[in-house]
Amino acid sequence: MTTTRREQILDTAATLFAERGFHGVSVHDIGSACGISGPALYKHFAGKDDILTQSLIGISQRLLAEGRQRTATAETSEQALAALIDWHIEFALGHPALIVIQEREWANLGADGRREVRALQLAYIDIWVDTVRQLRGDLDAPEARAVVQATFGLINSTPHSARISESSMASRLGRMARAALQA
Amino acid sequence: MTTTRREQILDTAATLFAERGFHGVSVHDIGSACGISGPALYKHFAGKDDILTQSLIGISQRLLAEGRQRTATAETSEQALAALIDWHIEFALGHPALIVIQEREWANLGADGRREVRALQLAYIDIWVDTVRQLRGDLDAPEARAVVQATFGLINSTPHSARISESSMASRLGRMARAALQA
DNA sequence: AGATGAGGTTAACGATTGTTAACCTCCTAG
DNA sequence: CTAGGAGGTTAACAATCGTTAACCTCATCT
Repeated sequence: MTTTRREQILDTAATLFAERGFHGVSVHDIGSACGISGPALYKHFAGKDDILTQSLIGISQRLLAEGRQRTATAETSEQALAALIDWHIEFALGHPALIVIQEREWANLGADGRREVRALQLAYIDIWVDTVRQLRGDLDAPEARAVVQATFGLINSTPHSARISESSMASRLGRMARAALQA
Repeated sequence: MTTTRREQILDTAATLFAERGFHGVSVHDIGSACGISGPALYKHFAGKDDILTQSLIGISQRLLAEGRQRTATAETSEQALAALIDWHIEFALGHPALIVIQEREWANLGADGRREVRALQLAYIDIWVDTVRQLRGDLDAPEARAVVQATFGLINSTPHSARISESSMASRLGRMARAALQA
């Protein structure tokens, strides 16, 4: 597990942003949590905004790339949907801070970063929407989008609860998500 | 619709907090959006923190009071759960900004306010948990809590999507929530 | 051996923030 | 009629913020 300083900064910053919000964290806080101090961050990033931007881009890329791969190797739509559910649950349980900032901090991005992150997020959602619509002919595109967003909300609730073991939480969320997507 | 200045401040502040986060909004922003300017807010609240605190307390009280009343007038557990689902959906669709700040700004409260809000939120969750457990004997308390939190996440996803009409969104969310709670 | 660049440091800046102070209007109760 | 409080205003404050500048310290390469 070779962690570069850049990754360390992105990781600790994401955790702090998730706890206190983007504007609630100072560059001194981030540096201090990394063992360095304040302005040293500018050796790795263009500014505080850039840290958030790179973080959100990285998250969106990871979600999209794995989503693409898992659906590509699935043989049926049922398998594809199951793979998407498993993947999203795995990510949400493994990286609660990243899930939190991805869903709440995108308003603090600059115009360029927002466009890029938005495009990646939309691509990821589209994978879900396409898969769901192959199994649910009764849903038009906007309806399917709403259903998928609601499913994300269900799975992404993990950071707010997490009182039972990770494995039982994973299977519980999986069952609920499948049921909700069929309703 | 008699709206006192105090309510107006709470309302507009909640909207701004939902959009940009607590630390992303200045007292000047809040006052300006109310047609008054900055320091005038201190005639109605003790400070910026106090605005957030009163807002969150009000939201939690509304959710709890109506949750209590609707379950009290229900004759069966099935009816009670349906009433809770309907109420939460009605609130989330009608006041997306309040839902957003209630679930994400609680970390910015002072110790006293946090305790008070937390107690109200727990009481509301407990109504749900008790009702769910009467219908789902297989769930112990922590499991039921996780299931309820996931259902909140599903319903609270409304502010992030909202592309279809409010009535079809309401029925769609209701169906999904019921299915998820039975899974 | 010596130049170099990567990755730190502290000091200082201008801007913005929450908050207080001092002052000005009205509306209204006695 | 008039004292006073409720609800505004602007000016000014100390603190904190993101950012830049200037400087230091070593590995590493020629």
